[in-house]
Amino acid sequence: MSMDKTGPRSGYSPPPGELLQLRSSPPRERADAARNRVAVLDAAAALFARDGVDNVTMDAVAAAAGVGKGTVFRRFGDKAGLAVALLDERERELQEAILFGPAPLGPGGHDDAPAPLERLAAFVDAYLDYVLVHLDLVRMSETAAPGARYRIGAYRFWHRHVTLLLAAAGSPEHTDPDALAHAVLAPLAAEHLHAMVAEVGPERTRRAVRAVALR
Amino acid sequence: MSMDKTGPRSGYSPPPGELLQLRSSPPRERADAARNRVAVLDAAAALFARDGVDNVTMDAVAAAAGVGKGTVFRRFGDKAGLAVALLDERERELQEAILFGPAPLGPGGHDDAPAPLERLAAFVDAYLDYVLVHLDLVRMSETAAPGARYRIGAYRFWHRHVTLLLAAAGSPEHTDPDALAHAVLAPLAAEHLHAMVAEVGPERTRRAVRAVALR
DNA sequence: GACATAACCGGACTGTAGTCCAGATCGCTC
DNA sequence: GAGCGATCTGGACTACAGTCCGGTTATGTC
Repeated sequence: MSMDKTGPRSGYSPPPGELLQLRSSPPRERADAARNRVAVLDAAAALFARDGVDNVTMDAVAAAAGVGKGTVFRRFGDKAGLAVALLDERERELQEAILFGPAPLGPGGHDDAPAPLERLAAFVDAYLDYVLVHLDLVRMSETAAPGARYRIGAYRFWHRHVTLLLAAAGSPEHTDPDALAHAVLAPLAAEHLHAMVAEVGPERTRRAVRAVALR
Repeated sequence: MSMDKTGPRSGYSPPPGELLQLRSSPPRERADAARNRVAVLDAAAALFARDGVDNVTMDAVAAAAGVGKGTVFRRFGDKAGLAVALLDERERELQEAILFGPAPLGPGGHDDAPAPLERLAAFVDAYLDYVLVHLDLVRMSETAAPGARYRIGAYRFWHRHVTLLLAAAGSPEHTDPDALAHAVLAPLAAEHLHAMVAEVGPERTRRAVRAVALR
């Protein structure tokens, strides 16, 4: 799901920019649809905060939003899609810091460009900061449907970023940064972090994941 | 589930050894129960092979075994438990090869003892050989219930093995082999392998996982 | 062989994710 | 402001995992 950023459905949230409204291709979201989308997101956020992500049913979200169940599902696809939509904003902040922000997480300026492995370490740290705060939500977005993690756009983004860093770091014996990036990202799966944090705590988790990522 | 190897329930399969029958503590499994256990396992194996693991419902397994649904669930706990029971034998072969087999996978004899990292590489290879053959089944055993992977006995075994090898390899900057072992095992999760193999194929997957494990 | 008891059996029942479609609503056009 | 096609809506419906408990059967004892 949600590989298409074109339509107004799925985990889509409208860009505030005014220029974008001129692009007529995706016909503007209908007013009632927009109202319902906001209602569902608000209701979901409130219920998740109050009862815990795992204890909230889709029926409950629909009821709290004053909306039919079908509406929730057509708009967000499934429970994972709802989680993705809720995470969307924070996730984008992190992605922008990576693309345009200061070193070592971002590419930095002309004269303080960080080494690839330095950026990789910064990415692991920043990602863990982000994901550990929203662990239950991210976990739901990755596990509600089988294979969801590898289909959502965010994973593709992290994967590409890590691939490029590994390629730039390029030690001779490590060809295939593409495959390597998948393996490096594996310990960052929410399901894995959930289990690992429960067992050894966040600090040891962080160090171990860093050590693996940096070889 | 199934952390108790004491009772005759759960993913239990009776050891063929005759000595063990003398231990009266777990009162012998009733004849009808044993019959049904075999019937369920046979039916499940046949259905899985014919229709694919994901397309077989627990109702179908019960019906094919000529047994009520409650029987299947009381005996195996859940879908993951059924998968574990089916994998049990092959898994034990691998575990024994690790504990007692020849080098480099096992500890070897007195004079051909392999280096820890050599054993680690052999373990990764052997584990991938095992899991890629039964990928769907292992995946079900790890994902049917949330967090199942980290609860089943097999994971504890792999984790302990890797921990000991990392400790033995002990490079000075890597304290905490326990946490490191979790991170090393992360790319071996069935869910992850499923996605990665689909994307880059088994050979590149194997090389990447090895590279990460061996730092 | 009859009895008591513990273990087992199976199908009806519950809870939840996700589907479907007949009708309501919107927003555009003339 | 009436007509009309596209889009949206919501609740009834399906499918499946997992639970429950009254009835049944096996096994040890007298």
